[in-house]
Amino acid sequence: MFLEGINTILSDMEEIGEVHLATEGKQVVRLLKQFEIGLIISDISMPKMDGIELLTEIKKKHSHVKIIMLSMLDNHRTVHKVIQKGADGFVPKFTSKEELQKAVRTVLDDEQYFSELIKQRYMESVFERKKYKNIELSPREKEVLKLLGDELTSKEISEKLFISVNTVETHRKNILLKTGSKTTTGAVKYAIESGLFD
Amino acid sequence: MFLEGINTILSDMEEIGEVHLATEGKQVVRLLKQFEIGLIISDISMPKMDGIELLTEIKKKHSHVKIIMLSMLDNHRTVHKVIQKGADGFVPKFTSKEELQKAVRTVLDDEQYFSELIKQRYMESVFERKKYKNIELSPREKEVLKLLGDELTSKEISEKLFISVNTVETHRKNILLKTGSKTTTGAVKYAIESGLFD
DNA sequence: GTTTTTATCACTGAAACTAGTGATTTTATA
DNA sequence: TATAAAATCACTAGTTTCAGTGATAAAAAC
Repeated sequence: MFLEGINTILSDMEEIGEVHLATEGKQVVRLLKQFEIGLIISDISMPKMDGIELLTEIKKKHSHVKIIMLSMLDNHRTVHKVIQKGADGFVPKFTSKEELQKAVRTVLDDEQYFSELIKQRYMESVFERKKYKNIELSPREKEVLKLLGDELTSKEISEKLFISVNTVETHRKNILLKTGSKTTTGAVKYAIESGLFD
Repeated sequence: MFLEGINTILSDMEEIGEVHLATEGKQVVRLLKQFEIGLIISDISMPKMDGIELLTEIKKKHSHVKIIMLSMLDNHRTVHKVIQKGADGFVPKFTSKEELQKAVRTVLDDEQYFSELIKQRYMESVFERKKYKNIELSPREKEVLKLLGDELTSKEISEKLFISVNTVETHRKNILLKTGSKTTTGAVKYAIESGLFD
């Protein structure tokens, strides 16, 4: 249904030749081998191989192929990641026909196209990052996060640190807030990737 | 109470001079500066700075100081870590007076002392590691683990992958088993550190 | 062509985590 | 010394994870 919508929009454009549709990331990879493909428009969430993976794959093995990402405006870390991985365009999933066409034309013109909303998100992201990068986690929070990474539960941490479970939970909550994560796992991942554990 | 027990055991030994007691890792570091210390007997779990941290610190900045670790026989990854970090001895927390004394003598004699139980654990660890290192995670499990790392819940993953939540949970369970982790966080950490996500 | 692995599904109960709100006490810092 | 940041604690309610058990079908390996 959604794919068909895009198909229609693209078929309206003169500069577009053949259009191939795929529902999975792996399918796209297959199509890349079969056909001479110049531009890919991909959703971020797909089964088998998600958009980020596909993006990574493309930029690694088919660097000449352009790619425009579509997504819900989920979290700012995703936006950051997509931009860093070198997407050529980034547009919200439910944008206007006009904007999508504009994005396609711009990208085919060898320029990047990021929707205003996305840019806004990115600025927020950068802003927040700076905000939190500077404030960073407090010593105690780092301590707790490290223990969380060592697979301790809040209860165990509270016993180890001689503080109340409630306090640990508060720290955890603040850690999630500061790192922009939804789960402890995400926070620990963030900590590893940003070298917090070194 | 526990410290006193150790104190008594050590005081019984002729080759032991002065004994200092500490309840926190940081305290040990302080003692190291104040006194001429030759051997440390440390529990793995301590407040402020845990045994592993202390061990790391010692082997980095005071490499001539011997260190014997005490621990419950928790998980095999801990054992592995302690041995890798270069502890001179490793004895279960509730061992006999005789064994502790033997450990101390051996270590003071410039040899390593690992309790039989610990060795057994280590063999298991190596064995399991090999077993799982080779088998590694299945493609599907890797996929699930990656999504887990992206902060998705089992329910979300099941929707994304078009499979039942139960299946996702089974995968998660097997992932924990194979990686030897207790929590998803631990498994993701393991994955990052062993380059599984690259 | 069996055996093993992989992927799939189900159910339960306990433990742990997440989210939201509110508040007090230290400890830094401007 | 005000002001701000850090650390502490509490309570509720809903969601998710974890652990244990058991099972089937398809795919891969030997």
